[in-house]
Amino acid sequence: MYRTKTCGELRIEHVGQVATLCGWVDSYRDHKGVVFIDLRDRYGITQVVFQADTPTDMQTIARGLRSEDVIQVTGEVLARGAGLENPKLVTGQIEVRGRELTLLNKSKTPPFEPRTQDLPNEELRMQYRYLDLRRPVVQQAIILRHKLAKATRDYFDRHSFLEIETPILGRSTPEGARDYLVPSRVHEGSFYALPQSPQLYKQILMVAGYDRYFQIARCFRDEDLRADRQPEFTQIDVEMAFVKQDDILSTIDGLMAHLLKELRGEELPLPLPRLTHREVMEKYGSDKPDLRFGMELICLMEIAENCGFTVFKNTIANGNRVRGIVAPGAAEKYSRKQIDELTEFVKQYGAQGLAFFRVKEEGLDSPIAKFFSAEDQQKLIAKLGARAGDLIFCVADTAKVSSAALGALRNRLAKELALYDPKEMKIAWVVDFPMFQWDEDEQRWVAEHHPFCQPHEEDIDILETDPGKVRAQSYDLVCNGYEAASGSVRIHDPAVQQRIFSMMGIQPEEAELRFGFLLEALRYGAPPHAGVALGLDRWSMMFSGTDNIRDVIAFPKNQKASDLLTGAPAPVDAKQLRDLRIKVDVPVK
RNA sequence: GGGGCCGUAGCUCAAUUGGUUAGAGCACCGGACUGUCGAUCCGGAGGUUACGGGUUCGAGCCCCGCCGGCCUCGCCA
Repeated sequence: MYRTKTCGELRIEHVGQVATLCGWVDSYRDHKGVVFIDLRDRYGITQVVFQADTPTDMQTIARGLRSEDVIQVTGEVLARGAGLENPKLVTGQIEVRGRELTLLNKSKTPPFEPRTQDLPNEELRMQYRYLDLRRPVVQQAIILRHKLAKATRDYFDRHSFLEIETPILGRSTPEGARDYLVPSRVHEGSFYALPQSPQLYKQILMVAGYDRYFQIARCFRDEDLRADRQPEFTQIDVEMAFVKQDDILSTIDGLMAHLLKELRGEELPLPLPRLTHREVMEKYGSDKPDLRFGMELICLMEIAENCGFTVFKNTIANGNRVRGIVAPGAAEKYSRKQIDELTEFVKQYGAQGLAFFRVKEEGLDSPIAKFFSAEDQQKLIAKLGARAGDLIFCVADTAKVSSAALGALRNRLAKELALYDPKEMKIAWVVDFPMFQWDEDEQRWVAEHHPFCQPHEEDIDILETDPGKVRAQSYDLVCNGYEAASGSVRIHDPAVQQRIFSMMGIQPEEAELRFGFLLEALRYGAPPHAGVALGLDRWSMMFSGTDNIRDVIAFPKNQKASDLLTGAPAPVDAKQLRDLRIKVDVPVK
């Protein structure tokens, strides 16, 4: 062993002992006669001191130490004198008086130091990710992620779940995200697909009798990245047999309570709230609402349809929506210029414009206030529950666009106005998602969740006649505006499965060709089953209080899906391509 | 594929809005200093203003292109 103690554990009670520490030089202070080294490892920082009576050769080494050099130090643990303690360090009551010093490895001058307060840009952090990972806040996030995974395994183990691994090299199936493909050398011209999720395998495990399965599974989706999306990510994947929707929900309720308890020491009241998809779309304009604050969307149809403002009136006449939100106390906080920025913001979501009203004691102040009678203005204020000093925003558009625009505006305003405690976690279920969504481009119905999802029993009759109204037995767990888990009751009746495929324009022959192995499995005594998958990365984000998924992944990809540390992806040797019978045909720009 | 923001010393930023020789803090190098803890003090070195064009008497600043980074719409069952 190179060390007897870590840099985070020495305390006043260790005074008098001799300890050997190893770590990185976090900072050095050379006072000629006395040299201080702040030594860092992942457990903390301990001050090492070399005094005037230190042998000369060791003083020379100590003086030459620079940031991120790796050293081993042996010395006596001393209490720091009165007034010399450092309250910023948990080890600040003591220091180690260096008696032996070994430079284990010299560091190049780092492009940035782990202790820096001014974070360099992400490009540099990712390129030197090993230096970035030395930063205590990053280490805390990585440690928290470990604890999250550990607590998850403990919980499922305690409830008789089996952790079962499923293949990474699988088969490409239609629907869903773009696959990452892996060419087969043995089968020329054929490809494996990396799993978008272990969906099919876990259903087959249910058929196979492993009635409580979970896995912390890596998933891959070749789609564009976001602050909360990586092309490879980790799911806490769960499936249970002989259960209904409620059983899954209460199982995950229990998991969440366990995690809150283990990771934050908080009690989570159960059951978690269950909101319908219809309800959250109406109130929050989003299927993953941030429930830490109110600011609900209010329907203004009654006022809009008879008001003097043609834009509102026509929107209602065309069967569309006029809805508004109230930003409390924001009337004087947003200048005209800032409101123009908000208008640009909602245009991203397809809105044509953004109506706004400053609420005054005497009525509404707005460029369009003149189109509203005094009576209509009072009705508007009353309907929205607005008060003097508030700022009202309205969007008149289709249900879809007004939801998207106002839902996004609601989140932005709440953040800017600090309407919630960023540390709080507000968790709820959203249930009864629509079974299908009409795809304009493909001119067909596509599954909102996935094609193996069981419709509500009472909606099965209208499957073919009114598919847009069919509700699925599917559910998402939402937290602070993120989709943090998603699942459904699965179809175990091959006849119902066939009808769903046919609704989506997938012919029986094609279904057999693509999903035949699953359909066949379902014919051999498939138990009723249901499942869910939680986003481990996103939960790690929320527990760490960050809004960037890269903060909780040791080696993340950048926005263009590259790994700036290793340079992946990269071209390969011609020989590798020949072995795989692959010809690359990249158009010249 | 579209929209937005950004790119100046190793790093974080500034440069009186188009005007002389592009500055500061940290880091680095040299020196001073026996109790610091963002050590301090003195000195030094360090720049193709991402890159390529253009406008102009004059461009870090304006215009076009391009590369890179981030955010976002589409996309993500």
